Amino acid sequence: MNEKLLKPYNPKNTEERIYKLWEESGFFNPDVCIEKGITKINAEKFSIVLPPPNVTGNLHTGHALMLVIEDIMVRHARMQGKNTLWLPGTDHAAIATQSKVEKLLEKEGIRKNDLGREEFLKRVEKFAKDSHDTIVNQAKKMGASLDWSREAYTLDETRNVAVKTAFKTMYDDGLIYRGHRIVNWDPKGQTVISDDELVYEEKKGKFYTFKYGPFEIGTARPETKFGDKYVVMHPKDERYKDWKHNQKITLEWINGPIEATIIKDEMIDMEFGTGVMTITPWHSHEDFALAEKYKLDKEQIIDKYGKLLPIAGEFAGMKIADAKEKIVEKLKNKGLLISIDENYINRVATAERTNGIIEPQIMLQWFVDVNKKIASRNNKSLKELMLEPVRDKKIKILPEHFEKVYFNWIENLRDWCISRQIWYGHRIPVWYKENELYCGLEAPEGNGWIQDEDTLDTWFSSGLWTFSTLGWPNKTRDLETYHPTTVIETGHDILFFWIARMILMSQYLLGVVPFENVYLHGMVRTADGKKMSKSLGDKAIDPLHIIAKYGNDAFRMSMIVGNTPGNDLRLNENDIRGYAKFINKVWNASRFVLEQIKDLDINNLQKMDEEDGESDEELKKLLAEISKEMNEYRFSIVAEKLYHYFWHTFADIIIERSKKKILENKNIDSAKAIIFTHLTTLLKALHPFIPFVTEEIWSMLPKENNKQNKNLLMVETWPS
RNA sequence: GCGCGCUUAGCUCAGUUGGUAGAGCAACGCUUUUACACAGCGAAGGUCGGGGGUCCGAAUCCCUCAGCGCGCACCA
Repeated sequence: MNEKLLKPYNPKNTEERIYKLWEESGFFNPDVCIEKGITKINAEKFSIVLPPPNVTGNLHTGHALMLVIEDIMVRHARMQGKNTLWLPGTDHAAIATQSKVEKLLEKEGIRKNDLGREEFLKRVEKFAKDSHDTIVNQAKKMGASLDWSREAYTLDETRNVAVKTAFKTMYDDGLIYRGHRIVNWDPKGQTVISDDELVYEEKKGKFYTFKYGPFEIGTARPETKFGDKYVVMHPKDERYKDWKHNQKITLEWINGPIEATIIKDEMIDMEFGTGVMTITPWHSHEDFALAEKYKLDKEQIIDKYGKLLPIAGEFAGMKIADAKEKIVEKLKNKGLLISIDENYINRVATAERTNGIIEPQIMLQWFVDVNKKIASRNNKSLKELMLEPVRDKKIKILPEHFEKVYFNWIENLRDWCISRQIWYGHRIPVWYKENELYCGLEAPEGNGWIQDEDTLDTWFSSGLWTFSTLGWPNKTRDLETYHPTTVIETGHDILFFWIARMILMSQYLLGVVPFENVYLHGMVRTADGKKMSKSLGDKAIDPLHIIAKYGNDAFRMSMIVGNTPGNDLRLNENDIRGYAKFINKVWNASRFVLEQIKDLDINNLQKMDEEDGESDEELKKLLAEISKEMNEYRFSIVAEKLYHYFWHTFADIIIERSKKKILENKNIDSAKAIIFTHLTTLLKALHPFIPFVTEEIWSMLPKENNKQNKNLLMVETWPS
């Protein structure tokens, strides 16, 4: 008997060796599978791009879940004989990576401006390269059967060409424009960010009521009130019916008398406060919208470092946090303070990556127009192009209810601000010379052209991912073969950030959907339900630690059984331990079978007796069921059914029965035939779920004469 | 405020055309008869959040209430 079988299954000694076998076989690459006759040249395609992990550090349990679900899909497809591509890559993650490196440099007492753009970028690239190497190693340890020969990076040369081409195409179509709009300015990160990158935090603060001429106005932000010269009320508010729209009044304000104009608009909530407010169009999205509507003046009060401008008079140059109380004090001394509510709960917008408190500002930035009709796309807008394929089921989202969430987001979508004032990322392909502007792939001829300093939102390049990875804008064979991709699998938290942007880009640039199916997994949580975030520190579960302890296959089972799309998963070490027992069960049952069939002529199996024949039929029925369920992405059910069948039918009933027959020397041929065929079939069916242990056992099985070229289980035919 | 989801055995969760409730883990009892003590076998445990409705029949469909969670918007 094989020596390995004398001991319990040892994942630690097995997994690395097996992964190497797979990798060296070349079968992760679909071209090799075709070349070696594993896959037919005209086989149906199955393609999936890996959601590229950010090069900001390690892979976490969320990545592990993603890798496992996708690996199951891919191994299953490959075993079905499909032309199967799983394409890996990493994401430069612009602002996330830059701010991480900035923090690291801070610890050394270095600031990025001291280094300059060139030198700082070198540091970031070094960090990104190290992170990349770690990520690739971890993905391999997790058993992912990715085609490493096609690996891509969102910021490499090929992808840069794709980004520039996309930008230029959109610019030429008038979909990308530069304009003064109100944006979310992050004073800490010194960059603009998109609406989706905001995180709202509830903070207890003060709510002030001031006397504003004949009115009382409320505010949580007295420091912005210097320029407020419009006072707004509802046209139907009886309390203020004597005041007319556009009526001017003179009143005493922070730095002396001002003239204010009355605006009547229905945006006002009559129930809130006194039903009267003043507006600050430069520093509020809603006030900006109102100012646009009535063509009102807009004045900047706060600069991009969070300091007050000369309009603040004696407070100019002060940081807003410091000035606040002093301004209130002054208003109080002037008799204009009416009351302070100390228990006001304010929702403060902060930047996802830097935690900086967002200050809306009017700035000159680049935007994608989501409402403009596009001539080359049947006069549809980007919004419509995003909406249609989901509505028409050309893209199916799993679980289905996320479709409603998606529609809801699109309805509320505003123009997408794509320029960022950071250094790490794709530079905007626009050059300026005096009053001229040039957009192109390369700098224009002639002297004096200066490229735009800004870089693009990281999601601009990730939006191209399904086809930039396949070589677009070149008309490559890969692009033709594998696009649209079959399925995208990712966490539901990036439905808007990423899924929506991919649909936008592919629909607009290629005129097709980027993928046919969207599988959204839930968030991975700790056993007590906490979010597995970085703030947990050491308490967060490290997937590699778990793998070292229980083996990859057990870890995979624990993430699949009982986990359905869209629902959060609580990782519980007890469960993993339980599945490690199952892996051992598979190992031990296989040991028994291997020992019994040593003298069996597997090329000439004898007919089974009646009860074994029935078991054979039962297995066929199970296979038919799970084949259907696999195609419906119901991995939890399939894994559970296989687990049960293996344990409670194959091991408990069929193997036990065979022992009796062998011992009593009755129908031995049938007994050996059934345990052999059952084991080989079950190993194939289980392989996508628990690839390592099944491959290891497979290597010890006798091979049929006519299957010399298929020595790896990973390219055997999925039983159905 | 608008929308979505969840509530099933002590814990974590499955349960897709509505047909007498399932798993893992934990806990309990018995068993070392060799593939497996990283085990086997057995028993126990639930009026499927509350209420109402449709149906011969509802965890599953409809209405309603409650608790929890999430998304979006508003917050002067």
